[in-house]
This record gives sequence, structure tokens and C-alpha cells, in this order.
Amino acid sequence: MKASAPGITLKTVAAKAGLGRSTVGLILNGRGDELGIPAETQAKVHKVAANLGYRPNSLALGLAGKKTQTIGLILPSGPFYPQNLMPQDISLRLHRRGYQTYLVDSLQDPDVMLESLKEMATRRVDGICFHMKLPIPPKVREALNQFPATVLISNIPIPRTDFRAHVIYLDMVPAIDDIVDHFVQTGRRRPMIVTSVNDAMTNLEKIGPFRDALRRQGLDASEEGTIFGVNAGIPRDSDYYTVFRDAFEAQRLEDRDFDALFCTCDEAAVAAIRYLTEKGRRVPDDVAVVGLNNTPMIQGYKPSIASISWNHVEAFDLIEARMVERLKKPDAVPGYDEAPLKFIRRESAG
Amino acid sequence: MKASAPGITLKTVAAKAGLGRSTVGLILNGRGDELGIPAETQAKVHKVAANLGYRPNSLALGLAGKKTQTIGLILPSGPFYPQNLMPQDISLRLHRRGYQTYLVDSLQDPDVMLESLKEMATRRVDGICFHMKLPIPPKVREALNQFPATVLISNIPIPRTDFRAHVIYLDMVPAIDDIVDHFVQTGRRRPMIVTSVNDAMTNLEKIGPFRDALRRQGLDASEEGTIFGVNAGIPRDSDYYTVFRDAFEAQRLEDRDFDALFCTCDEAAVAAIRYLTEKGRRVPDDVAVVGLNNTPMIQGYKPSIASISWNHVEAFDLIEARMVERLKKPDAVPGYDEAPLKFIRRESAG
DNA sequence: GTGAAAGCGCTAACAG
DNA sequence: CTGTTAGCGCTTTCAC
Repeated sequence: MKASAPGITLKTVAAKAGLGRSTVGLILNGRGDELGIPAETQAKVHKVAANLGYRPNSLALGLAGKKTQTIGLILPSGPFYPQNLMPQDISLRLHRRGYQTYLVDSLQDPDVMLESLKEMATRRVDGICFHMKLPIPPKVREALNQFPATVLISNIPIPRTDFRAHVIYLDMVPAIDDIVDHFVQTGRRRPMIVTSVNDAMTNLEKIGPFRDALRRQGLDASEEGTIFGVNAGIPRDSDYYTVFRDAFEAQRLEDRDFDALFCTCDEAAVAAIRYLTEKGRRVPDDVAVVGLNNTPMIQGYKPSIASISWNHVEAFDLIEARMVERLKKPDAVPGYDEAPLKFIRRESAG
Repeated sequence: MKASAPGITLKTVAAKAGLGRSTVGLILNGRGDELGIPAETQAKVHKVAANLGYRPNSLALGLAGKKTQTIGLILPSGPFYPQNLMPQDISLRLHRRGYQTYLVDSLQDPDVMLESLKEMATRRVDGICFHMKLPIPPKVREALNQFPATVLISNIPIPRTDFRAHVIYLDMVPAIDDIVDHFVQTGRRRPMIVTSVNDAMTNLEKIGPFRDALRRQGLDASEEGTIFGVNAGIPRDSDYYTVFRDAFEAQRLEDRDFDALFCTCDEAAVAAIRYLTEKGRRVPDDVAVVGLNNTPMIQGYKPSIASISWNHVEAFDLIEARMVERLKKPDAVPGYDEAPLKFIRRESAG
């Protein structure tokens, strides 16, 4: 008994059942009753098909104009929780809905996105799930619009003009405001943001709101005073902890003037706390530290680490639901959801 | 200028160029010179195609018997570093090699695997990258064998009999031996393994070698004495830290008799250290603790946490290389690689 | 040098 | 009730 499909076509089944291929096709597609085909014949066909392990060739189905039951997942890579759960999680959810998923790394590069979208079009995917952290170039938006169903996850607000996608906005601004408010209320006067310079493009959505918040509070919001740009490459093995720790040493974090630190990932926060402690600065007494992503393990630190949390389960639920909606009614007016992130206060923030 | 493919077919290009479709097809496939088609004609066709943004329909290509340039990634989901890097990483590597990838969560369930493999066959993938932590059921092996190229990543040794896949074995045994040796050499006498009971299936590859090592050292290797089974479900948001911490409280870890702990994930190690410390047990003085996965952040703990490390960059390199090899020469005799994990000693282990 | 024809596996009219 | 036909977009073989 050969494993399955390759070789076994409708023709094979038809021959074995002594019927025409289209008859068999119709029966296998459940349209037998509708056409008044005898139950016996149908049962026989089903049995033969099952015995042979028949499975329709997906490529042929797609070519013949049916849906491909395929969705493209175009996501930026990233080793950070909870974003690193996204490919498998969304993939699994859609799989349960009867879809297969292509996984593509957008690399946050518009050219790659454009190329990937073309490739997905070529493969006739039924929908696209697209995660974008930066403003969407017009060409990319245009390319997205060609798909029957698309769900867009964005870390920045999206102008809805002329956009066929359902948008889910992961809003970080309120959380950052809360952090700065907290800093001020607990007597901090010189907050600083720690961020990777090479990653600066993707961190604009954090730096901007942070400095806005400082300004609003009447604190120094100058670039020199508030940004600690970590000058290091993206580690090949995604060991951001080491990258940050090394950078703190190389760039002498301790020489800067600050009493509060907002780190753009929890790995940086862990590294900062350890480094500062070694240099004799107490956390949170001398320096308040807040991370980002709310990686579960940071709860176990001493001190436990404050962070920004993305309610990812809720967001994933939303993505799944919206995708299914769009798939069902591609012509419905696309909607807009907001999924605000939250500041989680813990010991390190004082 | 419409975005791309849908609508633009070979026919369109042929019409615009004033030629037959097959001629155009041949030219676009670079067989123009070979057939003695005038350079001018060829240039013109290429230009027309480019202007129209022509892209061959992948489904049609596949149907017509060409390779699909598609690979199925059948992986167990998992929130743990570095396994959580795998989907995106492998996907990106293969993408750079000109392939698109289907991502499928095997859920470590043979039925799901079988079903997924059939689905992949139906889609005529060129190859399969399969990660398996447990013994491979015969049916799954058989199903795997139907693909022209498959690379199998396994956490347990694989009998090579009659197997068309290239195998990459992630060997954890030496690392576990090293841990137990270390425990003994530093005077520990009652080591215990902490593992999720619901996950027990996937943890056999750790429990077995651990008890074997204890036995070899002449220590108690009884099930009751050496296994602390965490009785909790898999958290929906993958927050294993909380699951373990709560379980330690509920099951009163402190009542067990042990002086060394091998935790089957770093999250458990973090939780254990914090919990034990709160109960007045010092780490490593009273209890040695070792985690698993070498999550970067654990370096920043106080004490820094010992762990088992998988050289994942090397492993990913291997996966990519082997997959490309198999894709090129499906008929070559499949090979076998070993990628042993390593014990990384840090403060928590004493 | 270029076009016509068959076939990949399936669906969807349309006949019988 | 069942078989025939055309067509999806492409490759490939074979005539003109």
C-alpha cells in the first residue's frame, strides 16, 4: 500500500470504480445526492478512493480556479517573546481552519516584501497575514491590495485610506506614557532610553513616543541626553543579552547621566541591571529600569523586572478571527482593531 | 500598472509581442539561443514581459511537472530558545536558496504528522524538513520516504534502516552525563530531575539518560526519588515560568529530598531558584541547579544559571546544507550528522 | 525560427 | 444518472 497521492489521480479511481472521471469527481466532492447518483455507487466510489489513498492534487485544484486553501504569513523575524511565538501560533490556528501557510521573513525590507508578495500572488494564496512595524510604502500597500483577504498587524497607526486590509494596531504609546509618568511620579528626572542603533529604524516607534512623553513632562528630551544608542550588530544567534552587556562595557554606560532606563527589550534590561549593579549603582534605588516584551523569565529576577506587555493571546485570537472573516467576505468593508500594550510595574521600576 | 501576475499570463505576453505562446515560453525560459531565435525577438519578449510584470503561475508550473520550489517544514511547536528560532531561520535560509516554505506544527502527534505529510504530498513539495523528538512510527517513516528530499532532525538516535532521509541527531546524552558527573564530583548525592508531566512524552529523552547516569554513578535512580513531575498543563501563552513556579508551590517542592536539580527548561530553573531561595535554601550551596536550552538571559541571573546548550547556529547551517544537498541529489545515499549538546557550567551548579 | 497540439489533474458546464 | 468537453497556465514535443 503506497503512502499516498503521487500517481493516484481521479483517473485511477475512476478506472478502478469503472466510472467516468467527472462522475467520480462530483461524488467525491459531495455533490452526489444533489445529482441523484445512487447511494451504492457513491459508497463504492468513496471506498475505492479511500483504499487507494486518493487525494486531489492541490495544484490542479488551484489551477482549476478553486481556492488554494493557502495563506501567506509575511512576518519580520525576531527572537523576542512573544513575537517569536507568532509564526507557529498563527500557522497552527489557520491550519485548524483548514489552511496551509507559507512562512516568509520580511526582513523589514520593502523590496523583500514586494518580492514576496509577488511570489505569493503567483502561488494564488487566498490571503495574507502581514506584520509591519514601520510605515508602509505605497508600493507595498498596493501589492497588498491585490489579495482577496489580508490582515495587517501594525506597530504604528495606519491611515486607512484606500486600504483593503483589516488592520490590527499594536499601540505602544499609552504604555510608554505610563512609564514616563511613573518615572516622574517616583522622582526621576533624567530618564534615558536604551536602544540598538542598527535597529533604530524599527525602534522609531519607541523612541518617538518616549521623547514626546518626556517633553510633555517638561524633562530634557534632547537626543544626546535621552538616547543611549547601542552600537552593535544583530547577533547571528540572537543572543541579545550578550550584545547589550558587551556594548554597555564598550560604551561605558556608567558614564552617562541618568536615573531611569527604558530598555527596548528585556534582554537589554537584564544586561543593564547586572552591569549597573556591578558598577555599584543600585536598582531601583539609584536607577529605575524598565524592559520591553514582558518575557516570562524576568518575573524571576531579583529585582523582578518591570516591562511592557503585549497581550499576545488576545492579539492572536484577533488575527485568527479577522483573517477568517476576510476570507469569508473579502468584499466587506475592512475593519480596524486596537490592541494597546500595557506597562507592567515591578520591583526594578521602583 | 497592475501589481502583478493575476491576469497576466503567457498568452497575454504572447499577444502583446505578436508571437505564439510556446515561443514566448521558450524564450522566457532562456532556451532562445539554443533554438536559434533572433536576439531581437528575444529582447523584445523579455521587455514586454517585464513591462507587463509577467510572472509564471506557480501552480501551473508545478502541474506541468516542474519542481514547485517549495519545502514543507514540519516542526514541533515550542516556545523555548533556540527551538523557537527554527521556523523563521530555516525558512529564511531556504528562501534565500529560492524556495518557499510551508510551516506546519506537528504537535508531536503522529496522526497530525501523517496528515500533514499527505497534505504536503498533495502540494508536491520538493522536500521536507522534519523535526522529531520521539521515536518515529513506521507509518510516518514510510510517509517521509515518499518525498524526493527530506532532512530529519531528531533528538533521539535513529536506526538508519531503510530510510531515505538525511538525519541530524541532536545528542543530549553526553551533556546529561556531564551534569551528573559534575554533581557527583562536587559532592551531591541526591540529584533530581524536574519535568512537566504532561510533557513527559517529549521528556523521555531527558529522563532516561538522566537516570542512566545516576545508576552508573551508583546513586539512587528510583522513579520516586529522582523525578519531580510537574503536574500542570501547557500554558496557553507559553508562560512556563509561571506554570513551574505555581507548581512548585502547589506540590511543595521544598518537601522533597534533594541537593541537585536538573530542570528540563531554563524557565523551570529560574522558577526553582527563586522559589528555593524564598524557602531559605541557598543556590548553589544547598542545592545545585542546572537548566536546559541555555537561554541567553540566564547569564544575567544572580547566580548565573548553568544549562545545556544546543549549538543551534551550527545545526541550522547543517540543516540548510543537507537540505540543499538532498534537493540536488535525491538519489544519493543519505548521510548522518551528530550535533551533540553541551553542558555549560555556571554559578548555579556550584 | 515559430506555431500547433498534447498533457499535467481537476472543475464545471453541457449533453445524452 | 453518467459521460463528454473545454479550460485553468504552463512545458514539451513535433511539425511547418
